Amino acid sequence: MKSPLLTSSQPTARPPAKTKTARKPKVAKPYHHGNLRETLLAAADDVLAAKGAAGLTLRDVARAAGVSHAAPYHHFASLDDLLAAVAARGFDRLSDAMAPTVAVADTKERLLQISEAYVRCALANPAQFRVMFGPLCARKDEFPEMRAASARAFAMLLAAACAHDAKQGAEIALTGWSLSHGLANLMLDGVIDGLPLADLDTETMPRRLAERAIAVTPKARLRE
Amino acid sequence: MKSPLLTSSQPTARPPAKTKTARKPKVAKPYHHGNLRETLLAAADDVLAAKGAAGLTLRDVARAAGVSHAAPYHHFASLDDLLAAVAARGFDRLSDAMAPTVAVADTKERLLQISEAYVRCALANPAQFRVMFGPLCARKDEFPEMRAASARAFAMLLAAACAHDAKQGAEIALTGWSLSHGLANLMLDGVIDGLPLADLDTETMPRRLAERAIAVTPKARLRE
DNA sequence: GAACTATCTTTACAAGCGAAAGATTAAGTG
DNA sequence: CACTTAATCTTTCGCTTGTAAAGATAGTTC
Repeated sequence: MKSPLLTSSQPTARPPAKTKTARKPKVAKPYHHGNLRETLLAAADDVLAAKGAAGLTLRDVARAAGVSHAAPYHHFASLDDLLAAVAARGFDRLSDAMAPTVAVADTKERLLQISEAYVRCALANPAQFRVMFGPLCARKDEFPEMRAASARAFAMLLAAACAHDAKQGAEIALTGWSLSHGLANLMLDGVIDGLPLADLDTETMPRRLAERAIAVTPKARLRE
Repeated sequence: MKSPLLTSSQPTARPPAKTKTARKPKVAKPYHHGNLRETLLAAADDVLAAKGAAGLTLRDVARAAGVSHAAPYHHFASLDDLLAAVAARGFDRLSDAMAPTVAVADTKERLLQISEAYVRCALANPAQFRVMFGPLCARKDEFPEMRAASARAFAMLLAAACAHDAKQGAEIALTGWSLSHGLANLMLDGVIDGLPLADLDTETMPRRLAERAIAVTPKARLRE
């Protein structure tokens, strides 16, 4: 409950039928936590931020939430299931970070800004980003919530690039996504440190590279 | 080819440090394995290919190599240390994959080919690639062997782009690397499946995107 | 109030990592 | 050759983790 993430507007909309009306949080420490699912997700974010993606355990999360180590199983089928929920939130956060760019009229500028937002969001939440694109990605079938969230994020990218031509837009979007994604990963992994690029700081790098890479140039546009 | 490793002490033939006179392989199962380090690394590759990067355990590797679960500790300080060695090999393999491109004279074509090689190498060894850019990256200080290998790989990219201008070359190299790296990751993670890009197959995609992104165009070259 | 159900805790277990100490062999020295 | 030393491998151990199962508690419904 240290994290301000609980302010998220929509209640993650779980389909399992019995959506009970949200109750006011009883004070003290009731046997029934009342809102453990959200608390666990927030605790997971805290643990991630504190100990990194590698050092996260279910028991840590439970401890941080102040419940027994088995309590999470009433809200998540497994540790992976919890991580998938964390990842889904991460994708939603990413979507939120990219959202403001839709208002930008110029296509190229819009794409540049979306790249900046992508990298900025990744660097601001490194551990979460690692979870989002970690081993769980290979098992999207098991975690539809996560799949949907990531699909929404890419749909955003696609929309930003597809203003004119759907097919070429998809290619442009993928180019921008790949570039931003790769740059974010390389930066997170510290691969870039110690390279002869030190003069390019973290803030300006994304735009700098994107300007070089994203060609919504007249040449590209007019010829097809 | 599951693992013919445990059948007998096959010589993967590598006397790295103290070149002890190569001994004739005793049959049966000698108490001293003779070349356990290399066998373990090969076994790790097998396990990675079979069970993925997530489900790899030291004990699995030891089992595949036919030794006790504690034996690896005489060659690697920890599981992470072993993984770092696997990663280092992966970076060397990546360097090897990119090496042939240095002969290409045209700068842009050279960069395109290096991008292709990068993505091809990643897709050919998915689990290894995940290890290379996994959580260990954040702890390069502890694994100098891995750091050196990754530095070699990037030095190659840099050399491919820096033929003319060191500073701009670095930027171009990073652009190409980010693009290839991001694309490889997105492909590996299956994020691209189910997008309106299905007509672009795995083989042609890297070059297609790189052509769009890598601008060693006259405009870029002549103006600075 | 009584039955029901969702939520949380306790207990238990298999598997993993890694340390300690012993066993086995190779290599070096007189 | 006998003896020592160092390297390699095995057994055994303690600790942590994920998760299954069964018991405890509280809110809901009849």
